[in-house]
Amino acid sequence: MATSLFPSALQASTVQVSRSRAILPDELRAIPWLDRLDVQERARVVHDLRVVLVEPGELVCRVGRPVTYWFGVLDGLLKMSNETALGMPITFTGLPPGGWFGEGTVLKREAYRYNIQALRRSLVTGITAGTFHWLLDRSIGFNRYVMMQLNERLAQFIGAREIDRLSSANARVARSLGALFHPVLYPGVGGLLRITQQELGYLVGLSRQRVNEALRELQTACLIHVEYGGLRVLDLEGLRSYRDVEAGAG
DNA sequence: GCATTAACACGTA
DNA sequence: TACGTGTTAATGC
Repeated sequence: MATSLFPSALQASTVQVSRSRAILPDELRAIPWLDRLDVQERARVVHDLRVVLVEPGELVCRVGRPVTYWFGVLDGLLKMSNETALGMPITFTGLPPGGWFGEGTVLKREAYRYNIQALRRSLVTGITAGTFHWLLDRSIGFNRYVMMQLNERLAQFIGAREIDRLSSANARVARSLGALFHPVLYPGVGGLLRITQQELGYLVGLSRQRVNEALRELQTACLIHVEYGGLRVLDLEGLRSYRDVEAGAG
């Protein structure tokens, strides 16, 4: 069934490098750090970049596998997650267009510590660990980008710890949307976040129906505008600081 | 009480 | 037609 769900990564296949192709000139525009490089660096990167089309449910990288690439999202939506010993999935973050991930693992030359799974058909690109380190050794602009990325990611994950403590489902949806709309980490998102309520459910860990209820609540609060197949953020700060109205004191 | 699954009608791409 | 949304009913912790 096309409607079958994929909460578990157990039966999911992993994307093979052999399926990749060279990057197209048009697609280079979706890479936010490219204009920080000089001509020579840019030439090497463009030659090194591989692109692969990932189907929903497929894994881009899997826990425990050795590092091969530093990945970026050209189009689509990915989910960074892990599984507990009991098989319960824990989502760390969503990765919309413009998002890059795996730099921490590439830096330490370790094995991946999380799964990256496609929530919908997505276009993923990446450079080899070798080129990543080569850039790190010579480009100040690239170093700045990576530093910014690590810094923003740290802030995002600190925020995520707070989200976990919030009991309200509405608040979790609000904060997750706030994180997904991050203009620095995910410049490719723009004003409209293309995400279905089902996808958001996988991300936040709620049913589609509950997400639907939360979105309508957030719309009523004038924080977002719900559209077909996506939503528009009206008040980013409002989402980030969203709290439920306490139900009666005393 | 709150969230989940299942099921359905309806609108949109 | 296939997919996404909005809604309701039954069920579970």
